[in-house]
Order: sequence, then structure tokens, then C-alpha cells
Amino acid sequence: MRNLSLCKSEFSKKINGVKMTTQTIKQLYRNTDSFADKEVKVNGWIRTIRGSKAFGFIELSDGSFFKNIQIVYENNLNNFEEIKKLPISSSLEIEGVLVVTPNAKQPFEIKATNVKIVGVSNSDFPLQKKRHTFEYLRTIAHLRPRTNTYSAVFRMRSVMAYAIHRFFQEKDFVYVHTPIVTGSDCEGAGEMFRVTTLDPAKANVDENGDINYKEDFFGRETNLTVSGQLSVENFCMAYNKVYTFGPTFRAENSNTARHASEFWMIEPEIAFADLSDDMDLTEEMMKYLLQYALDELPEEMEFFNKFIDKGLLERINNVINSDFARITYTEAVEILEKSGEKFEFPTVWGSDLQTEHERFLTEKHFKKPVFVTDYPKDIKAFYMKQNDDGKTVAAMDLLVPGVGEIVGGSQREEIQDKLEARIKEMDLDIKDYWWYLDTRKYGTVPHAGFGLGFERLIMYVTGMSNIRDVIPFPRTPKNAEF
RNA sequence: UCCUCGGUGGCUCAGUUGGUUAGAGCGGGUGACUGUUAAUCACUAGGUCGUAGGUUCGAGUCCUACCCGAGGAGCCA
Repeated sequence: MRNLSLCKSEFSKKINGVKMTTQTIKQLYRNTDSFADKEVKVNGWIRTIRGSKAFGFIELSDGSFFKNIQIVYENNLNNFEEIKKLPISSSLEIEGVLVVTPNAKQPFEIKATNVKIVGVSNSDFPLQKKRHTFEYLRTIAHLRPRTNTYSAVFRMRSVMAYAIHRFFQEKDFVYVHTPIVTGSDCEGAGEMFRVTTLDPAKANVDENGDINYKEDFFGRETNLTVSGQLSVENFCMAYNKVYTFGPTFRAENSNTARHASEFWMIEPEIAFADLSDDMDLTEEMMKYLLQYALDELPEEMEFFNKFIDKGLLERINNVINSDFARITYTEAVEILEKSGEKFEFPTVWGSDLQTEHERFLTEKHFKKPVFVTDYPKDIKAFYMKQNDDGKTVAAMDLLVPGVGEIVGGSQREEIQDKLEARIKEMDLDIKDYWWYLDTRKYGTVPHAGFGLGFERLIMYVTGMSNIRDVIPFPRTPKNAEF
């Protein structure tokens, strides 16, 4: 277990002329012994409250920890009657004595000596002391981080973001900020959102009736990025090991539990490396991230395992301790043909694997993450390394149970002539790629990389089954209210 | 975008072959209660049934269109 040291950002305030340090609930849980029977001060929001004639209980959350803290308030407080009537989600500053309660449901509680009401909530606060559906909570996305599940999910999101940087930085990767606004359509990974300052109500057209992008802000057509890969490959030729981690936008009309219009992607790129190195990196990264989640947020993981996905901990431990399977696309097709399973779509060499095929491979056949490599070249992108067989490319997809494709990557075609031939073959305009092709022109090296869908990682780690529930304010078709 | 299912008080749901004043639990309000943990008990307010149109003596209940949501598919991360 990693050392969970005290948060160093303690801050002090003068309350009633007496200087007192505010503790986070996390600190109180992690170092209960050193606070026992001592004066402490906490602040936060009421999760539940109940009162009787002479005393009452408050469960307070300050966001620092998955668990809440129980406050006991009694009628010796001058504002006892006022406290008793507070609606859920009111905000408080509380001073009191921490009392260890070994025989109760909670390990300790605070006997309040002073309860300062900071902000009174309203009785129409929509979150109740009962289970809500995720569908309903999506309609109040601005309030849902105040629930157990979303509090845990978004804390995990934060911790995983940090873990990603930590993993790559410890390996001397350089973090590259690739542009969000990109200059052309040459990324070729999907439908794009336009970026423009042209007034759609005016006819900004030239003599041919085409939109005149020369008059647009950047003097050319621009879009939101669908991938940082082409940019990061250039930096890879300078730094050897690089990664991007940032938002990505796809204007696809996808209505599934695992697609969003705005999502975050991690894209490492390594030089002097082939597909096998790429998979090694992927596997090491995945195991590191899962272990990090277990070490840093054990309470949240326990909660996910209990209430979101019963087999979660077992599955994750299994993944950490086993080697990922590695098969070629051709082998995958053979496995599927021999499986005896009835698939809606037949498995034919040359066509892409269907979701049902991927699920069978990772969930039923291997029962663990599996890399599928060397896909037919015609179903993959132009930049992928062409294999000697003339039919396949050095691509890989990592499939995991429950989520499906979580990583897609490849070795890149580093030979300029071959890459250019492929661009022409696929009817792309070679002029758009002049700066990308320069990577091959000036000291080319074999290199490889992949894209990890950050939200899919969070889904995998938490067991949440809908991508809309792992993004604070999700953007999907017909949904951008918050 | 396609297929399937659904849309009833703040939330979660029930609502019989279309038939008279649409029900429950939770939540809200009021009161009671010396230890609660989704506390408990009593009383109380609150909906015209996604939207628009149609069939019918009569529609939450049947039909059509549209909107929204969920699951699956395609696209992928």
C-alpha cells in the first residue's frame, strides 16, 4: 500500500478570535488516533440530518473523502432549534471534540461545541436520502457530484489523470500539448466540429458558391481535433518518448453507452520501437493505472465493487496479475469460426470484428484483456505500418471485458515512399500532409503509439457502464445543457 | 442513423378487457421522540397521466406524428 500521507494544504482561520485549523474528513479518517478526544474543526455540506427533542445527528461531507463524518449536536447549543430544521445540503462550519465510537456503525464522530450555519439550503433540493437512477441524475448533472457514486467516480477520474502523468513522467516521456483547433481534415478519424467566426446567416461564398474560408478567422478551414497523433509524431522525432493527454472531439451521431462527442484521450508515441514494444507499454500502463486505483482509493473501489459491479475487484486483480493475451486478427477469425457460437454477423476475413465478436474474445474465450493485432490494411488508417504479407498492417486493439475496445494503436509506416503510396491509394490529398511526411524525410525511425480512451479507462476501473456517468458534464448528440 | 422498449405527483413505481372523485412508498410541511445510521410514529399538502392530433357516448388505457430517455447495432477511444 502506498503511503497515504496527510494532505499538506491545511489552512487556518480565525473563528471568534481563536485560531483553529480546519481538518479534512480524510485527515480525520486516516489519522483518527492523533485526533481522538481533541478539538477539531471541519466544514462541509449536510448529507443527512435528523433531530429529536434534545439532540440530533448530521452526516457531513466535505468532499475530501468518500466517507462522511457524523456530527452530534445537542440542545445545549444556542442555535439547536435552527440546526434541527436545516434542509439537506446546507453548508456548515463545525467545531467539536472527536470521539471514537468503536461499537457504532461509524468509527468516530464529532460532538459539536459550535455549529456555524454558513448557507441554508432549500427543501426542494432534488437529491434524497435514497437511491436515484443514473438517468435522473444526468438531468441534474450540476448536483450529482454530491452523491456517493458520482463523488467516487469523479474523484477516481482525478486520481487516474494524475496517475497517467505520473506513469509517463517517471519513464521520461515528454508531455506535449497538441492543438485543439486543427488546420485541416487530414486527421481522418471521424466527423469533425467546425471552428469558424463566419456568420452562418451571411452568404460567405466565393464565385463558385463554395464557402470562402480565406475570410475566416484563421484564413483556412479549421476544426476541433479528433486526434493529436499526427502532431505528436513530430514531437516524437525530437523527444523520443512523448504523450498527449487532452480533450478530443468527434461529431459522430453515436448513441451508445461508450461514445461521447467530447472525451479525453491519452496518446503516447515512442521512437525506435515496433508494435511489440507498443503492446508492452500498453500492458504496463494498464496494470500501473489499475494498481494505482486500488492503492489510492480503496474505499471507493470497495464501494464500486459492492454497489456498481460485483465482480470488479476480482477482475481488476486478475488483470494486474496475468499476462494479456496477444493474437493476430487472422487467429481471432479462426477462433471465432471454431467457437461454435451463433453470431449475428458471420466472421469473414477482411471485414472488421463486430462488437459481438470482440466481446466473445475478451469476455468468454480469454476472460481477460486481449490484444488483437495485424488487421487487414483496408479497414485501417493510412499511416499504419504495412506488413510484409502485403495484406495486413501492424495495428493493435486492446479489448477488455465489459468495455470492449479501450486502446487502439499501431506501429507507423516510417518509410516515406510506402507511406506516400498509401496516401494516394486511399485517395487522400498528399498536399495536406506535407509537414507530417517531413517526419519520414528527416531521419525517419520505426515508431509506434496508441490512443487510450480516458473515459473508457474510468468505466473499466469503476465498473460504471455508461460513459455519460464518468464525465462531469457530458456532451453527446442532443445534450449540452450543462 | 437503424432496431427494440419506455415516458403517470419532486423521485421510484402501480393503474385490471377504455367507463364514474388516478393509487402507493420515498421526499416536502407540521407535530412527537435522549443515539440515530435510507431512524421511527401521527397528521397534511401535492399529479389530469411526454407533446400535438385522431377514434369513441367516454382514453392514462386504442391509433398517427413528433419530442425525450434507456438497451442493442454501426462509427470508434
